[in-house]
Amino acid sequence: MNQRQGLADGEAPDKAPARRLGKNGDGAERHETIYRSISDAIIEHRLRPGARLREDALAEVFGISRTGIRKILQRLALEQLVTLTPRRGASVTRPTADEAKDVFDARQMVECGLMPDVARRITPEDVRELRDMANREREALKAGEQSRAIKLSAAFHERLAQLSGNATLAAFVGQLCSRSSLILAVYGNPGHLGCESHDHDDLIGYLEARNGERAAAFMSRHLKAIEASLSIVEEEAEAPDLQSIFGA
Amino acid sequence: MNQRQGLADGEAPDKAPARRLGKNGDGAERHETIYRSISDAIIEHRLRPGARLREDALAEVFGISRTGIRKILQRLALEQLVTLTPRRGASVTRPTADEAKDVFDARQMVECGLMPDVARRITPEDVRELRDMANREREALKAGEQSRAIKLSAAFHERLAQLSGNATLAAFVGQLCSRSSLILAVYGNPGHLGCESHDHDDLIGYLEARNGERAAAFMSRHLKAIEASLSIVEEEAEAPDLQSIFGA
DNA sequence: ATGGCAACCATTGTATACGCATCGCGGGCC
DNA sequence: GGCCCGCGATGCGTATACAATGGTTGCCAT
Repeated sequence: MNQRQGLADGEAPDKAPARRLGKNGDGAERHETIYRSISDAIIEHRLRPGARLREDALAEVFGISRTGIRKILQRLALEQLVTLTPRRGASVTRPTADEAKDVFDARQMVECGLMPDVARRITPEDVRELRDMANREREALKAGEQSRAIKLSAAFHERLAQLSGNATLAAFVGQLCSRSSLILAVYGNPGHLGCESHDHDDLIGYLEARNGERAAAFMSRHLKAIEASLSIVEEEAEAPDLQSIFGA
Repeated sequence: MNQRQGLADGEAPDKAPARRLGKNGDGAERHETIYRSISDAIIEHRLRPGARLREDALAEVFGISRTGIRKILQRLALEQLVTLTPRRGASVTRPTADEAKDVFDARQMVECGLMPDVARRITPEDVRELRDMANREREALKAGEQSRAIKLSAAFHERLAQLSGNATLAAFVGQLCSRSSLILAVYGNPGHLGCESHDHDDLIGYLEARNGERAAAFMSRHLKAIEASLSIVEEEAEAPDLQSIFGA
């Protein structure tokens, strides 16, 4: 929503100016921006699960051709944020209950397992940065900006994982957080956001004290609390079992 | 240079015309096959790290256009099997020492953490399947077919993770195993293959006895042994630090 | 002889054009 | 009046063409 540099307005005749603008920055960087725009929109629930993402609509909005959009869509699909059905196009993934369980189990294992490393390596600067993120999240929550709070919460968890020093696991946690955001969108109760506002601050305290054990235990409870707050009922919206509904 | 082995099944002659009209249904399946071909070639070390993968060469070999190849290449890039440099094309990833450490640390955490679940859920059929895989791996090793042994070993670890019931973590383990294969190709000592042949059998024994604890401990030792067998010396072929070499 | 420069070539990145499958709708038939 | 079939439209998948960039090589000047 920020990148519409001269997109739709009379682009047919004077394509040159738009082209010049676009390529001067850099093609790859441009794609990265667009990717982040869509990704953010999904994570912030501005695009709800199930929403269809038409290729040429996106292409027109962002002012690039369908080719680039497809590339981005495929990347999002590999990260499980969008679902690509063979000839039906792309849509925001609607996680199943099983997937939700898997994601939270995975977070349980990885994020908790990372806490000792984080506690060992964390620096005062890191602590300050984390506290800042937690503050901003709390403010967003207080201001009623759920979208922002959700994104900040995911960013907090991801940043935490990055502090472990293991880039591979950090990237994995990042994906899990994104998917968690989707899960919240589908199974979350309104008004009950995932992360309690003070939880993150408490966690920072344990890490600052270099108490990896307690941090891990706290993270475990934290994630369990989020998962427990979900109302996971398989909606089975796509295959309503008519037999069971109307009786045999 | 060395991708003549690209496709095993004899599809050379009538390929292009047949595929042109075969675009109807098997398109996705075909891409999946090609993806697997390239992926296997990398995992089996038939394509060594650093090997360049030219788009039109691949397109010609597999009888599809560059568009499809690009899609596959991007997928492989996201899985870290190939590296895409902006205008230099694709090449098989050459993992750095840091990445190698991250990957093995991640495997340590995830695979060991999964063992209790696997021990709890494993069935006699699963045991039989695993033993069969271990046998085939041992045979390949005995026959000197390192490529096959490496792939089978990775497949064993991935299948093991699948038995945990967590598809998300299983997929992650699959990626880690693929990357491990690359790491072995770069840092492995010749003649000293990653997994000892009897290790997998022992592991199956613990799992069959539903002893998740011992299985996890054994897996930990197993992975440590593999990692220890590597000779990780940063080759820094690309950016030799002349300053440190020739003194300041 | 060596170093710099410039033109060429190889290869990727992007856009556009085309073909086909699927979905929705209207009319005809039962 | 309801159901089925045919038709049109929409939208994806693939291929091809074009543009731009980086490497390479050959030539010239010093």
